[in-house]
Amino acid sequence: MAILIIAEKKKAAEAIAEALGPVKFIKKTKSLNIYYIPSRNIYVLPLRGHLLEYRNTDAFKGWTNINPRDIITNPKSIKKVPIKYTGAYIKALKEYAKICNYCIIGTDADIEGCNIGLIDALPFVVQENPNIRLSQMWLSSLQKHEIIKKFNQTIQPKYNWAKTGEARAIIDAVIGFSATKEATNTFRLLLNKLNARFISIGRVQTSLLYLIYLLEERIKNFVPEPYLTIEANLNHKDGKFKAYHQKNPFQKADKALAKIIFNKIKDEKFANVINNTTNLVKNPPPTPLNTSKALILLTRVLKINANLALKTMNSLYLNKIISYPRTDSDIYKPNFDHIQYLKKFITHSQYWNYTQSLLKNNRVKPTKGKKDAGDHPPITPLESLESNDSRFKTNIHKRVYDVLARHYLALFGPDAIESKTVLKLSIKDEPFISRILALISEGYLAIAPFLKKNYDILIKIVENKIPVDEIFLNEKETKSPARYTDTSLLKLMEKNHLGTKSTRPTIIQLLQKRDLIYRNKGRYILTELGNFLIECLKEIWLPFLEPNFTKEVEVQLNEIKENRKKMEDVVNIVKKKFLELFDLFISNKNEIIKRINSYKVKDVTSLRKSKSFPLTSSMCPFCNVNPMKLITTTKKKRFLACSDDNCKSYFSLPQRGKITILNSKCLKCGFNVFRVYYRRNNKELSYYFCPNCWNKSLKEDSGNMFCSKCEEYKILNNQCVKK
DNA sequence: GCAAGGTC
Repeated sequence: MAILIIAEKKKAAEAIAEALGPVKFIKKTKSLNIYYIPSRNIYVLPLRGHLLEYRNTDAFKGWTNINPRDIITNPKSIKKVPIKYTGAYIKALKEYAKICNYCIIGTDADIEGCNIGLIDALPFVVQENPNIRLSQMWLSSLQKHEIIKKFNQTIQPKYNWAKTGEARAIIDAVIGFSATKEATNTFRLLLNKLNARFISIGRVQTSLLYLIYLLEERIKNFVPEPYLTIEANLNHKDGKFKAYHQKNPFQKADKALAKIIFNKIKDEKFANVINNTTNLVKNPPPTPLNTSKALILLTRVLKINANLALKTMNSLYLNKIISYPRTDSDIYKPNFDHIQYLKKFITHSQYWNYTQSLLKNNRVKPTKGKKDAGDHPPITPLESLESNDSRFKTNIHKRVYDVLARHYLALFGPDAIESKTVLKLSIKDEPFISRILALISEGYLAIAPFLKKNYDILIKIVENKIPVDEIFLNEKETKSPARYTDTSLLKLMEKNHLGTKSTRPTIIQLLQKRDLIYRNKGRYILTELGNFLIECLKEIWLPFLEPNFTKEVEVQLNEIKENRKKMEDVVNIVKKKFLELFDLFISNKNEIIKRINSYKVKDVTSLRKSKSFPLTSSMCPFCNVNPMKLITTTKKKRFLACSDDNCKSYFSLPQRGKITILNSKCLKCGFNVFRVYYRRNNKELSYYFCPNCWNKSLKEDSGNMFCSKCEEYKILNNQCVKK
């Protein structure tokens, strides 16, 4: 009889099937293929992550007619139900369960993987075939030899791991559903005024919000301290550089002293060299990228948000341009074939020179990071693409690829060599110091300039005296801490064990969607609502807000994994702890309601940051005075409306796909050209249209007048041009 | 109208 192998995703199923023999595809739906290996009679079934999610049972679905506390105390308050799109997957599980007598769980070798395989998927199999033989494949990579080895050495299913994930899911659902409903009811009056629907509370998001609040508090309470510095600009034949008084910074109390020193030396024309040490220091290439490191790199270098960075990597992966982007590993397996990829870059118009010298010098071993998590290799460019390649759907795709490709090539490069000079000087007996960090040899930095530090120009000092250009006495103030960027938020979350590599970007986005934080010039700021929420909660709910809560949950979960505690016991321990917190909230609820009642909502938009809509650069064709705004409603319907409410003109828009207003204007009517991206069969496609021409064509019933149907003009590089 | 975790 046949064998059924269940994989967590397409990528894994494909690898498993191909390793075990020649594959025949069995098409189930547009997006679901089963991989069949006739020679061994094996079916490999790809899932798409979780099949099930927790929801409130019917009796607990309400918001106002239930007591949210019961969600914690009544075990029947939540149940697992299939996630929307999983119908075809569940159907296939049942179908193949019937014709197989052996089922191998081949989902990812981690907690969620075990949960998906053993608790989401397996029950559907057993339901159809109660006597099916069962085991698990514990894959530490998707390499052929590993798959064959583990296929022949399957293990007993790791139920402990699966239940650890289950406990996590239950705990998060119970906490999230009960607290969200209770908080929403408590804040109802305020929410009504704000035209907002609910306050969401969760183990991860609310902790993160609290951490952002703490920084905001530090900024608010920050008192700038004045201080002084004495600096000298020096003239050297190699270039100008700066020297600093050794006693910098002078505190407020030493202001007089600073002034005395400055007055003593301000007219000096020379600095005497007392000591000059220069060391050459190696700066080694970076280590391979796992998801976390890639997100941190991309958000820093490209100044894009974390969610866009992950989305873009995923899209590049689906288009087979980079390897799987969700990985915890930053070490390549020793047998990873780098040469095949490096060779592809020999002909690249930007990377060829560097790559050729790598191959010429036999530099084909990459650096190593810290961890081989046994999931997927580090993020790797699979193709050498020129910047004008049509496979890049947006500018961001191109830029993300460029950073990832260059970073990959950097792994093989030689060290960069820096020269560190510490120069001790005296200007009329006053001690000065100058540190000069210069780049002597670029090494790997030649391909990855975004990893460069701020280098000074190289200055070779052989003389005993250096001319002084000018000496300054600067009055400065200490600066308040800077708000979080995507990069620092990701690091903060990682440090505090908040979220996972794949959920961190989503959580940041969620807080924005809930109007609790907003992003301004790349930095995150609490909204008035976010601030008010934490102001209320911190008085009575500190133990829940602090990231320590998550850590305690983690410790408990680990007890299940290590087989020291039962899942039910851990769930009950955490529930009990949270129930105490919940009751603390209830007993102090009146304090919050008082605060809400006395809270004057002066300006709704300041409390709940109002959504801003993108504007067209061309004017509304009806009034010819104002641009139009691209409005997306809460129900995800979208249309164009004149930004002047009195004009009341609007255009309808295609409802599907991602829409962008281009800089280009339609040469036929002068309105902006729009671009729409959509997916079909996992491929990203796009089309262009002018809303003015398109709406006219709809009215006249003359078919969809997209730019592709225009007789006179066409779109070239996102611009409308004559044919 | 909720969470957080997978994956597309």
